[in-house]
Amino acid sequence: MLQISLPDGTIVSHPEDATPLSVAESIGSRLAKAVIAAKVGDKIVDATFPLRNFSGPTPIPLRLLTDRDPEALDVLRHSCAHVMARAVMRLYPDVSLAFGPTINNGYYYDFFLPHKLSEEDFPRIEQEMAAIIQKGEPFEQFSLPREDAMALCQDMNQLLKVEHIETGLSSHESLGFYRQGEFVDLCRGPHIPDAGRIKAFKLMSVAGSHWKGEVNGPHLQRLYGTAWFQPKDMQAYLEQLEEAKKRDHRVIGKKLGLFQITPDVGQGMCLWMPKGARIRSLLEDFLRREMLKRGYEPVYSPHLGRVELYETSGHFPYYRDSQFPPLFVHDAGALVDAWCRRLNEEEGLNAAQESHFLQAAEILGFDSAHYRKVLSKEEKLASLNEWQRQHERFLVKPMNCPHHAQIFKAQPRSYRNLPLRLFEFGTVYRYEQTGELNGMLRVRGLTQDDAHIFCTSDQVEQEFRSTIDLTRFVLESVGLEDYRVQLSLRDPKSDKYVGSEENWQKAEAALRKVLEESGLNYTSAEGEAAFYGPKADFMVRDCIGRQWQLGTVQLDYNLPERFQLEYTGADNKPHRPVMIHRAPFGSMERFVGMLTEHFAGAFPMWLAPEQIRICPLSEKTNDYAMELERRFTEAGFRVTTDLRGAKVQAKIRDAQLELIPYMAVVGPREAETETIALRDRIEGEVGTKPVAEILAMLQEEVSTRRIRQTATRSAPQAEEPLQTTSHEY
RNA sequence: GCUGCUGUAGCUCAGUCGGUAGAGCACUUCCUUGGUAAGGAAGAGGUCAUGGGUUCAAGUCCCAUCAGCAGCUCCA
Repeated sequence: MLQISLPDGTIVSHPEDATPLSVAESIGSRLAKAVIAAKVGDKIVDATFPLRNFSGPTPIPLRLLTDRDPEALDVLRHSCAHVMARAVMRLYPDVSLAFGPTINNGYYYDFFLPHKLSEEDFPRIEQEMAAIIQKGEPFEQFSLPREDAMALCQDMNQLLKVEHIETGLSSHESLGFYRQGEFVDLCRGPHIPDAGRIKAFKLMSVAGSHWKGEVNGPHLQRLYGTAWFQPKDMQAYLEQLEEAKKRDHRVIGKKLGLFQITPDVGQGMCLWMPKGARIRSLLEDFLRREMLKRGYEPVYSPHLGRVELYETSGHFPYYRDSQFPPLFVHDAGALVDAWCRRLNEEEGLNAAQESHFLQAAEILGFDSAHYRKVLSKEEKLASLNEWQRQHERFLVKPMNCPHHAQIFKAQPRSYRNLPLRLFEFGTVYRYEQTGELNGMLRVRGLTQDDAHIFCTSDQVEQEFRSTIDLTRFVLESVGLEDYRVQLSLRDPKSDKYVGSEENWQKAEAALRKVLEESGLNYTSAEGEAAFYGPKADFMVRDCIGRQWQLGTVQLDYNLPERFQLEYTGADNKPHRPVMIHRAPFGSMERFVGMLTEHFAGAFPMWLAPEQIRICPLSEKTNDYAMELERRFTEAGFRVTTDLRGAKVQAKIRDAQLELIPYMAVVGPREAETETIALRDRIEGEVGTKPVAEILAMLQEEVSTRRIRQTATRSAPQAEEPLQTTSHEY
């Protein structure tokens, strides 16, 4: 007999051939019908899993999963991926299956398939899937020894699976398959009992992908779908997608005139329109004031730096491909640069090519006397490198840290003056791959709210604490209250990290201690640290449940070393400082883009580019309206007056659509009594009040940075995203 | 960078079989002078992303380039 413990603590005995399904049957027939899968220990298994195969503690911890459990939804989706693959195989010849895991809210399956799938194919595929679901055949698991499994995949002409068994699964003795009707797939499972459990599904999109993520590997087509136990859940999900689409910062940004990216300026280079720039400058002013209060000192640095600066920091040529190419002052600069790179390549240069380079360079003014004297490749490279050092090359600044390190280094530093906190809204340029660019969220020119803190290792804890405090304050000031911190630590087994063991231990302990004390929700991720130090990233959830990585705090033991930074300690000896990089917003572009989506363009009063729109009833009250505009402007408000000869209804409609927080409607009655009929964008008419009272009320809303509304309506909250689950081996 | 899709007025989009360009909104002017989400009329606005090609004829078909979108790969 097997001893099984149920979630309520009871322990029951079942025969040796017991399965979760048979356990469920012993509890009740309705439960048996509802069982989708089960959790045994930490592992999710089929409802028909023989419990005696469980290798773990006794009694066996068993939890039955029904359509109410998120884990079951994951199982359902993977089964739906099988159904989809089956439908695709029925409809198109020569399909090779790759992988078909579940993802947040759905699943995908990668196919190698000569036919180019498009959305036009979806109805046919969905129809075929519906037929398979209608038939409701069971998913049957079986295992084969390695050689037989290979032979089976060969027989089915599933060559990607064969390759995977040979390479990725080389250590597996026995391999699991699932059969559903004529469809057999190498799969670890688990699956739902039968296809009839899928009550709602939809194909979402098709896109390209690469076999095992190798850019040079076979090109696959990835078909995305979603599946649910209840049609109404899918409905809610689709509505949420609609809601997210309506919030797209690229659409809202264009409509409200916040920012623009035009081909004439260049990909990934955004133009901040007056209203977007307003929001940005309000955020910058706000952060600048906070930083000044906290002992930061503003600095400025140029947009260019000598290539040698970044060679010292280690960023060039390491990141060369994602930087804009160097600027050469000498005509022959680019040529000599290309020449060096050719020489460095394995094939090198043949005599004819080298002679061409030499001739061309000479035409461009290169003095070849020394080069012609040397013979070996190393000597030639040394000669060219020496020439490059003598002729300035600049890089468009890809990051601010080297500049700030130079500011630290520019004068002798004493421990008495640490920590030194240097901040700059520093604009940097990175040559991101074209396919990575995404509105304001990923651009090629961006401004970081960057600061570097130079401190002693004893000060790390205190400085980390204060950057965490600052980041929290900043996020909460714009109404982002739902966030967690990911603490990225080193992998203790790896040796890729710079800095002493002692420093790392001290730093990691300090970060952990601060996070513990802060009461913040945080998770640690081992092995995720940068090679130069541990870091803490803020993962922020917006009002429709999407997660964004925003602020970051990073410890750095590398740059102080590379730049030979020193301060004099109390012992009158030189010491190396620790550098902390931090950016509460991340970048202004990304942050404002994210806020635009979070607020769906309806910025709170303190950030709204236009706070009040004055709507005179007719031209007869224009004078009073202008007078009001002056008073509001003097009081520090951002206000405009709608002097068009339109009806007040039209003026209000336009102001509403522009998401302006308040409208001041004024006619002869208001002009007479020095009052305003105030309209609130959210609440509608507020009533008629004296001007002074309204000024005070609105000023209070600004100074407290009140957030009155984030979602235009209560959007469904996305469920906590599950880890992308692989059902593959 | 890779795969696929897309590019028509400031915006959102129609444009049939290849036969010489259309709507709504926005804009300008005029009329209207009003009480909380669209008053009326007229006008202006386009080398159909760019460059080639096929054709008697190209917004429409083909190729290249540029840009955008989705995904992959990447992100100091």
